[in-house]
Amino acid sequence: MATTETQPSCSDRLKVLAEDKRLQVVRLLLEGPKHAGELQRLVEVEQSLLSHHLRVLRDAGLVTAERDGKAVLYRVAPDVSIRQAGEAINLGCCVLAFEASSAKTGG
Amino acid sequence: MATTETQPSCSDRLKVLAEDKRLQVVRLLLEGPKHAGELQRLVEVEQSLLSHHLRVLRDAGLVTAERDGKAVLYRVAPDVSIRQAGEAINLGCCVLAFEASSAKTGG
DNA sequence: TTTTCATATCAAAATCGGTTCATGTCAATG
DNA sequence: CATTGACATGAACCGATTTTGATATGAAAA
Repeated sequence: MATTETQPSCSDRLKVLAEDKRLQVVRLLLEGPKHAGELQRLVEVEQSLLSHHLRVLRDAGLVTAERDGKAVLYRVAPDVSIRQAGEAINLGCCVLAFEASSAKTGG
Repeated sequence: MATTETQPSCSDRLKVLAEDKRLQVVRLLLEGPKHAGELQRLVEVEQSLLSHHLRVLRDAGLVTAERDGKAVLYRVAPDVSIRQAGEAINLGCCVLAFEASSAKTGG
């Protein structure tokens, strides 16, 4: 990961969401902004691990973080959230659409 | 990977396409059925490696294989290909839609 | 300004996934 | 039936990701 990075391919972008916890986080954030702690409770994951995943999501430009007192508020990045039938995520190279259902811990 | 496998999660399904060669293959097959050899030329990849990737795609139910003489013809599985604006892939848990563009070696 | 809460970062360990190379299978051909 | 062509399979290798545990940072509270 050097300073001068080549633009990520479509498969690279998909990799970011091709991870259980990260996908859950993004789908939860599609419902609305949430604090890291809230995400931690909703997705059942260790604090440190969640933080790592959030970093990956931030680096990918999928979510943004904002200080809120001693907490941090996360939200889906502006251009990523799409209004379609149900939820949809715009990866730039492609769009993935979910049916209007829960973002629950996917089995 | 035992005989009694739990159903793959949405992130598991996304993992299958979150790989450059595999995504290329599927997008090429969306254009129409192709022999393994043809895929091998189009996607630039070693024979063995392509075969491994094709196996992953088959196991995921994304493509089907059919003997054609000494060759093997691959096609996108029936319910996976979706007619939307542009190409679209139905993963069951979600749909990913591409704009009507090339399936070329994605950069 | 020390302490505590909420989160991020770092380094090491564990796990996973793609790649390679050697070999096996199946169909057509001689 | 030995040979060749087209693919598939298996094992080992290796790098990348995930996970963990310890520690650092930044903001509020005491």
